[in-house]
Amino acid sequence: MSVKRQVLRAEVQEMILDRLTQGSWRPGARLSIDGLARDLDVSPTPVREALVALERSGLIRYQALKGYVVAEPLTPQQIAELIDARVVIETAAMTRAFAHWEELTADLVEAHAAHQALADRIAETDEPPYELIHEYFLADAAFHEAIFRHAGNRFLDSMRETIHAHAHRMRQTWSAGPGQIDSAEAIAEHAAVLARVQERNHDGALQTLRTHLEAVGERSGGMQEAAQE
Amino acid sequence: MSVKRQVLRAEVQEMILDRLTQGSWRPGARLSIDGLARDLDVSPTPVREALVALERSGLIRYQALKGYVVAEPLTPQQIAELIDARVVIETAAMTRAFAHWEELTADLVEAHAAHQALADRIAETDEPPYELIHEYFLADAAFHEAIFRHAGNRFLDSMRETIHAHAHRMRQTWSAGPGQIDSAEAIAEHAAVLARVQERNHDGALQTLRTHLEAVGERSGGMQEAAQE
DNA sequence: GGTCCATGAATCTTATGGGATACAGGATTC
DNA sequence: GAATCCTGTATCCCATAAGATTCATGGACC
Repeated sequence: MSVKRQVLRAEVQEMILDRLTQGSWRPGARLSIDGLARDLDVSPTPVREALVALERSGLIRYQALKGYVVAEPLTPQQIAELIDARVVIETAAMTRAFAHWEELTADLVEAHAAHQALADRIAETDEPPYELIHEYFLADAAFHEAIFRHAGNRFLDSMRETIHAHAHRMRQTWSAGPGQIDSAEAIAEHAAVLARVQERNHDGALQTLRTHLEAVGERSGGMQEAAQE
Repeated sequence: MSVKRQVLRAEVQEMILDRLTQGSWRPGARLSIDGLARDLDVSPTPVREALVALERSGLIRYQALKGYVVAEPLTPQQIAELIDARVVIETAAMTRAFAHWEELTADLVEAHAAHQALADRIAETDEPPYELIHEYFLADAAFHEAIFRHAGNRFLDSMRETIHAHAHRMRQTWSAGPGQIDSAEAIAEHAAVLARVQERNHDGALQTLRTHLEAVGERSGGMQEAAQE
């Protein structure tokens, strides 16, 4: 058992990332280095490093001599491009993951069960707390991650990570809006993908996966419009 | 005309990036924060920020409380995965770029001419200087960049950037080795891609592009073995 | 001879401080 | 009344300093 060797920078980064994904700050809000340092009771140095790292993830923007701000939500155009890019890499990952079909199937079944369980809990709750919603999104993402895990290509996987941060920016739009979480649709679409995988139907799996992603884009666009009103 | 608003961090990052791509440091070499600060005559603070950014690009590795080291060259397995990922995103970009076929063709013709000109200059020189080789690689990369420029998807393009840094690590392997630059093959393969594009032969363009990338991988693998001897 | 531990230099990590910049609000000028 | 200038505050940027960790060296001990 190795000792956890972490530095303050990592903790600070985690902390800020949490607040970003919780939506504690509105898009466009300024992230003051000194302010964050005071708030977290550390010096500005680790904060600066954490912000540089977060900037590269796309969640925040940086302007020289002015500071960092929370990235604006994705425009409909950007959402369309994001979905398009996801279709490209996720279908590619699916194709490669079929080489390890047994393990893929097992993992997807497990991930889908966890996803469904969380969806059920949310459906039973009138006003689901943030923690639950956060867990739900993680479970949703885990289903897609499983595909990449068996694709055996670390570069495709790193692209998935890049996409992941932006996918959050997409979700944030509708969390703010009046719309409900799309758990019913997402579960149904994941189930369809899983069914094709279990049948070892490669082309069908690609097709249902593509359909699912495009539906996510559609829903997101719709919710965004609703949120704007 | 706006004044150039840059900060030291950006300059430092550029400086270190230059040295990394020039191969001034061997893979595994330690990048001492204090040492770099002394060397560049700045304080450690901007150096730290630059290194965080470079770490996210994959060119250097970081270990808490130990420091940064130049990333090891890619293993044959990693090269294979890199090529595979490039095939995925570059063919996808090519398909999308065909929607703006006229502009794509014009840009590719221009990029290819520049690439060829540099290849000719290298062929005429007995021992091409680093600067020339660097320019050659940039011209080579510009050909591929042109495809993404017209694909109209910023996320695919950001994936290309991610790949770009690693592609450099791949090249570094053979620059160190005894092998010659593969300019003849690269030019011929690019020409084949360009020809299919000019014919507006979509499937042919994808096929020649895929063939080109796989050939790059083959040559890189071979050169790596040669360099190891 | 091998192992263990103390020691110190080099380095990383974080904190603190001073100079510079951006921005908002009010005064001044035309 | 509008544009310009000035000024104060908050903040950023970087340098310097102090504490913590790593690693290599060398001597003591078994």
